[in-house]
Amino acid sequence: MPANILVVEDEPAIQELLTLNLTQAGHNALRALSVEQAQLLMRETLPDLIILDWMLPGMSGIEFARKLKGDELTKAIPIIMLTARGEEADKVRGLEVGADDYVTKPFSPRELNARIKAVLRRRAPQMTDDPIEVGGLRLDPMTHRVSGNGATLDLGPTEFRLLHYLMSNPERVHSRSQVLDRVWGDRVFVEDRTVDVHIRRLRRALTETGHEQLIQTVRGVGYRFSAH
Amino acid sequence: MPANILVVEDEPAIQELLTLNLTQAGHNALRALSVEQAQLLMRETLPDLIILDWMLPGMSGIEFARKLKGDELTKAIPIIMLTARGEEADKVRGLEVGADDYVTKPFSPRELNARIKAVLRRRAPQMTDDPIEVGGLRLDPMTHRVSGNGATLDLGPTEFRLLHYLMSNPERVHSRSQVLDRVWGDRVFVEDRTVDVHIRRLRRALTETGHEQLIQTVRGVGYRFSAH
DNA sequence: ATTCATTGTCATAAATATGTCACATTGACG
DNA sequence: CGTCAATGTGACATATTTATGACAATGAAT
Repeated sequence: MPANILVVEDEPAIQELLTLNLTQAGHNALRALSVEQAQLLMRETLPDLIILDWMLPGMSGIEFARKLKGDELTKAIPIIMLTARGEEADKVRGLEVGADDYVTKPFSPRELNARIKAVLRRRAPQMTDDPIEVGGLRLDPMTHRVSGNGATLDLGPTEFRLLHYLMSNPERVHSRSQVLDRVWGDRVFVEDRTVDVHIRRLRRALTETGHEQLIQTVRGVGYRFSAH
Repeated sequence: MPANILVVEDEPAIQELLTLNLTQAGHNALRALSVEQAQLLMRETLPDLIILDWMLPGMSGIEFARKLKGDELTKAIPIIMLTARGEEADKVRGLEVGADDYVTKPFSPRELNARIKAVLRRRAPQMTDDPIEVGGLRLDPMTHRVSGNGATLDLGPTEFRLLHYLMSNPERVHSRSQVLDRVWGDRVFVEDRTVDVHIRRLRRALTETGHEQLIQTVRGVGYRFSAH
């Protein structure tokens, strides 16, 4: 839950305020006074979130945002834009280059915290390489094996990735488009309904080895993996 | 983001100016020339914000404000006072009766918009993804689960959204049209009474799991979720 | 070339949710 | 107490969503 948050802000007073606020909220704040410093820092650690001032000396915040969103390595990092003007135009431009949210100065700490929380929550669920065990099922990403009580499941590549994703994030509900994003990846020229079919195949494989109702349908929303 | 804003102003020219300004900012303007008209309108829809002239024929603005802030149903609605005099004393009196902000005539549309925006941002809690717990009920949007003492509630999509809305704003009466706006969203080609039916279904699910009277009827007004 | 596994899409069935109506209750008020 | 309006309730036709089986395209393995 604690996250690494990079603050890019040239005004020392504001930066101080921000980092104080962040650390109090239990996060780990990294600070940079310019885009250059930020890039340097990011060579070390990729942050979970970037709070980026609109106006910066040297490269502007918006330019930096565009750059980050264009890079495969950093495109997934959410960005919250910090802008002095509350103009609608700026908001649009900010969101255009891929900022995930924006806050206008002066901001209330409460509001900022709320937005940080919201953005972090949207953070794409991760899939680890460690073996996972949920509800009597054991999935090992390394060996590409899934074993249920005794037997071993026979899954196709897509089914495996789907199950891997679901087991990496049990309990929570995943919409079809979320699943497509995470399991199918970029080329989402695939129908939503396709997810249903693969869920079906997965379910068949599961019930064949005696696992019932591990994957639940949440009508109108999506699917959920959970041991009841 | 768009909000219902009630303008109470007896001077037609100013009212025109105000509503024009509001609609241009993407809001929905309701107009009243007097307190009486305003009260009539508010029986239909509770606005998100009231812009209230200080001097009005019949009941004065300040009196109306006091009344509104004294009523459980309307006390949460923010009020921006509109006054010709810039006297400090008036400001104090306005804030005393619960006005959230005030603007002196003549006002610049920009300033007014800024204040509206600020006030609206402070307004009633939105629906978030955070788990909510009220009256022994726990609703978790992420897992899409509702659990009462022990048992888990089985709700349809609409019922879930409805409960989520009510629990996000407990201890507060919601008119049917408010509920329709927030829970049904755009497609409001739906009868008011439909809300009743869904409330009914929700209540059934609640009582089946031993929760009594969590949803109360306020005759002539709407419904309220509260732990007594 | 042939076989086989996998995958995405459909068509159709099955399940479930939704909105409205008719009628029953309830409450406010003279 | 009687009347009117507001709300509670059950039923039901319709709409929406999901499950399922079949199929053709693809590509890898034999």
